[in-house]
This record gives sequence, C-alpha cells and structure tokens, in this order.
Amino acid sequence: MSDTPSSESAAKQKPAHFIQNIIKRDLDEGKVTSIVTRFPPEPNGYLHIGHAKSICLNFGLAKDFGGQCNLRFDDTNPEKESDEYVESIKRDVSWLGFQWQGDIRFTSDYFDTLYSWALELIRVGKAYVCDLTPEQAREYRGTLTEPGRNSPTRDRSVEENLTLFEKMRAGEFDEGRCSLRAKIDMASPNINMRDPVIYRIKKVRHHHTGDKWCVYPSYDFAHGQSDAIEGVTHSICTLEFEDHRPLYEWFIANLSVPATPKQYEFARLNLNYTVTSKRKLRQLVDDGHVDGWDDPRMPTISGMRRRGFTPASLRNFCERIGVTRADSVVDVGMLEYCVRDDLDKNAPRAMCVLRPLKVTLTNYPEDRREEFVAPGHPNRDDLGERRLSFGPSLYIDREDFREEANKKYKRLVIGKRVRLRNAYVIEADECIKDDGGQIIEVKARVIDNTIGQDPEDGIKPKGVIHWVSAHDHLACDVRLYDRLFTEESPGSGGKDFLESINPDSLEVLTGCMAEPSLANAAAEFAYQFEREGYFCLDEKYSKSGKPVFNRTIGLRDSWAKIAD
RNA sequence: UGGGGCGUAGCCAAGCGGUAAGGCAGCGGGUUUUGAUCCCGUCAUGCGAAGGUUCGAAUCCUUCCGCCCCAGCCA
Repeated sequence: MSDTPSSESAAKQKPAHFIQNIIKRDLDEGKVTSIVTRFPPEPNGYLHIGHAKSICLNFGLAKDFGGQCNLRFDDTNPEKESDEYVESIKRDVSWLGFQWQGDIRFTSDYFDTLYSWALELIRVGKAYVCDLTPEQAREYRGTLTEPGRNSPTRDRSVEENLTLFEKMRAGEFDEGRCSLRAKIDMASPNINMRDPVIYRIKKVRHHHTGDKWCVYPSYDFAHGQSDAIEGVTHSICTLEFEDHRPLYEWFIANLSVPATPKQYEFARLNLNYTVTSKRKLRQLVDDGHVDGWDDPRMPTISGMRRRGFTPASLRNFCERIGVTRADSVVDVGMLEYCVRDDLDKNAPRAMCVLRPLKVTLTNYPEDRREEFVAPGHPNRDDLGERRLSFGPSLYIDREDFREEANKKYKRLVIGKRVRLRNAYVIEADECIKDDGGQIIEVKARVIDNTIGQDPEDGIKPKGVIHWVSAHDHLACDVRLYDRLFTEESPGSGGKDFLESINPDSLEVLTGCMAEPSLANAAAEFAYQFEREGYFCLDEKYSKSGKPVFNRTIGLRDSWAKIAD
C-alpha cells in the first residue's frame, strides 16, 4: 500500500526551470512532438564539473520529456583535438550515468554536407572568398563602437568565388591566405554578424577525418547546421553564445537545412575555490601542480571519480543548483554536501587509525583474543557486518588522547573513560613519553562487562573513539585532500591564479592502520572510516598488500569549531 | 562610449499584480556506541536604487546604479 499521495510528492517537487518551461510550452503548442537535445563537447580536453551541469541538463531534459539526447563531438578545429579526449569524454558521460541516443556523432561526419551548404551560400551570393589576412580582417572588422568596412573582395562574382573556394579546398592556398566569409553586414552592431569567417584553411591532419580536408568549417557555420541534421529541437549552450544566436538563425534561415533547431542559453557553472577554465586546468597539469587531469584535487570528472565522488552525488548537485540565466558562483560546500549525503547513505563503515598511538591494556591477558561483530552500516542491515579482532595491544589516533583536558573533550584522558567503538569501555592510567617528550604509549584498563552495555558502576564514558588491534590490522597509506586554492576566486583582481594554490592541498599519511576487512577494498568503492570521513582506494598508488586510500571528503566536523 | 544579457538572504534558487517556497551554510535544541547521520526550531517588514501606476507591486512603467559577455581564420 502506497501512502504517498501524488499531491504530496508533487508539492515537494522542484519547480521547473526556464528551459523546462519552454519545452513544455513547445510541446503543448505542438511546435514539436518530441524533443531532441545534444551534448556537444569539443574533444580538446577533459570534462569538468561545469560540463557535468550541461550533461545533466541535456540528458535530463531528454529523459524528463521522453525525448532523446545525442553525444556529438564538435570537432571542427583539428589543431586542438585528439582521440584521447574523445575516449575520456565517452567514459565520463557513461560514468555519470547517461546513455546517448544511437551512435556517437561527430561534426566532422557532416563535413561533406557542410561543404555543399557553403557552395549553396556562394551560389546565392551570400558568401565570398575574402583575401584579407587575419590581421587585415581584424582592422576591417571595426570595433565595439565603430562599424567595420567591407572587404575589398566582397563583391566577387559567384563563379570566381566558386573557383576560389574549390582551390581552397584543393589545398592550393597557404593557411591564412584567404577564407570563406558569409556576406551579412559589416556595420552590424553585433560583431558576429560582420561577415563571419565560415571556412578557414588548416593543413592539419584531423583525428577523425585524417587528411581528407584542408579547409574546416567554423563553429558558427557547423553548429546550427549539425543540430538541424540531427533533428535537434532545443540546442542548449552557455550564455557567452548568446550573441551568436542571430547568426545561428541566419544560417538556418538561409540554407536548405532539414529542420529548424532553436538555441537557448543558460549560465555556466562557477564554483568558488575552484577553476573551471580548460586553459587553467591544462596549466595545472602541464606545470605539474597536480598529478594529471585525474588528480583527485581536480574538478574534472575523472579527478572527482578518482577522488571518490559518485555519479549520483554529482547528478544531485546539478539538480540542486538549478538552471538560470543569472551569472552565479556556487559554494563548493554545496557540492561537498551532496557527496556526503550520498556516501553517508551508501558507504559501509570501517575503522582506520590515521596517526597511530599505542594503547596497552594492562588488565587484559596478553594471550587473550576476542572477536566482535560490527554492523556494516548503522542503519542498513543489507550492508552486512564485519568482524573485529581484539587483543591487549591496540592503536588509537593521537588526536584521541590527552593527558589532561577540559570537559568539552570527550575522548581518552588519564583517569577518564572512553568507549572503544564496537568494543569495550577503557580507562587510561598513564602515558609513556620518549626523550623528546612525545607521547608514545598509553597504559589503560578494560572495564569489565561493557560490551553492548554501559559500565556497571554507572560511570559512563562521554565519547567513542575508533581503534585497531596491534596483532591484526592492515598497513596502509592515506592521502588527505584539501581544496586546491586558498581563495574563493583564484586569479581575481589581476593576480595569477597560480598564486592562490593551496600548498597544503595534499597530505600523505604513511603508517596508517586499517581494520582487516579493508584488504578487499576496490577502486571507486566508498567506505566511511568512522569519525574520519569517506575514503576509497587509489588505483594509481595502491600496490597489492599495501593499499593507498584517498579521502574523498571528511565528515562534518562540529568539534573543529569547539576546539578552536 | 555600440550591441547583447543579468541583479530576490552569506551562497544557490522559486516567484509571472493578492501581501517573499525550498536547499546549502549559520545559529539553538533533541536522539545517538561515529563530536557523523537523523529530528525539531531559527534565519528577507523586504526583492540593486529612486520615483510612478494600483485598493494592493519582487512582479507593470520611468530613470538611475552595478555586474557579465562580444572586436579568433577558438569553441
């Protein structure tokens, strides 16, 4: 019996955003009978959190409205593109949980059609071969406040243009020698309409078409027409393309395209303490500030995957931040919340001591061993249970012991008691220091009959700490990550963004000790190390028998505020 | 200083003439063998500003202010 009335769930539903409203209206009015969207990355780098927003939007819309979403590589500039990027993008989209409709598309698959459309434009006198060099073209274009001037070759005959363009295609001209331009309006207040270049010469091998072409269509000439070829109904891009929309529409109106897609723009994602420009991410990689595109500190999809972020958490994040036309900077804390939210619900629990401190139980027989059973998750029986072996010698975290402390400190203190998670309550008697005054061991006593119950004398411990036994644990390393930048907006105020790199964004802990069950950890599988945070195996640095764990994200820590 | 956009809490974001949803963060409290989770409460007499229209304005009008994008043969 379902007791969730649809009205109640409807009341809790997130309100539709402006693009969903546009689609609803188009469907209602019969402008389209079903929708087609597309995610169109250029394969010139790795995908990042900003792309995740676009992916979730485009694939999400198709799902919500029963339409389809294509994956199309917008590969019109062979100089920057490669198969390595194509492969990583395919992997990232799939990993995020989306499946594109049909085969993967490449804009380069449409080069023949695009070329014929260029000829079509020439034949109706709406495109011409321009002999201006790139530098001259810039001068002729005018400025933001001054109109441009017509190219000296703007009025060539159709025949001459056809001949010249064919020669361009045949490789008879050097790069930059000439270009094909749309004949629109050199005085337009919109600079994109001042006779934009639609074909340029690039004698570069293309990752997908090889050496077939030496002229390549520009983004503006390729994008809308490719949308039309695929039957895309709603072509969604970011705000900076807004000024290109009149041009997008001009091509659709002036060419014999099979459909009339419409372009809509939304605000790209910005996150504080993060950079999301391809140029900057590339620089972090190339200059060696990080371990590669998939460094766990990177906001790339591959970096976040290695870090231990889950597809569901990223999708949830994209859902929560909304889709609008207002420039905004989302607090990275929102992302962290989504990651914790998903991991808390799904990650099995385990104990791992990050900074070991030896504890000897003086009243526990030296040769005695016990086994305790602990739940895999405090409120999910389906996650099973694990076995913990207990003995007279243990390790706890250095942070969890103090010789003396005030009442706010709820961990182990001399003369006080603490609960060992899933095991006994113990009481500390003394600690031993080395010559440098460093505490190297704690002597403590087990309080009898405290498994699953409070001490019989009524003196209850205030806190609970995690532990591993000395005789049975797994040695491991742990890599702790902090935000990559120390400033909310790296590189703002004319500074170089590299100046605000956080020198402490990576802390490698060696000699950590985990409970034995962690020996079976697999990459991309999250655990909660109780009281520490969420962790997953790092595939790159782990070796058999010596795992390395990445801290995906720490637990929320209200003690940190009290401790200050 | 041309053109195109955008301004609702610390952050994100609903709202579309009927008297400011929700989430994150924060703060206070409760439960707890994780200082976690969970639960409860609290958080905009005001929507960039000033005028105007109206019984009534975040929503309509006017003016002003601020921020973002555009002068690649990049996307």
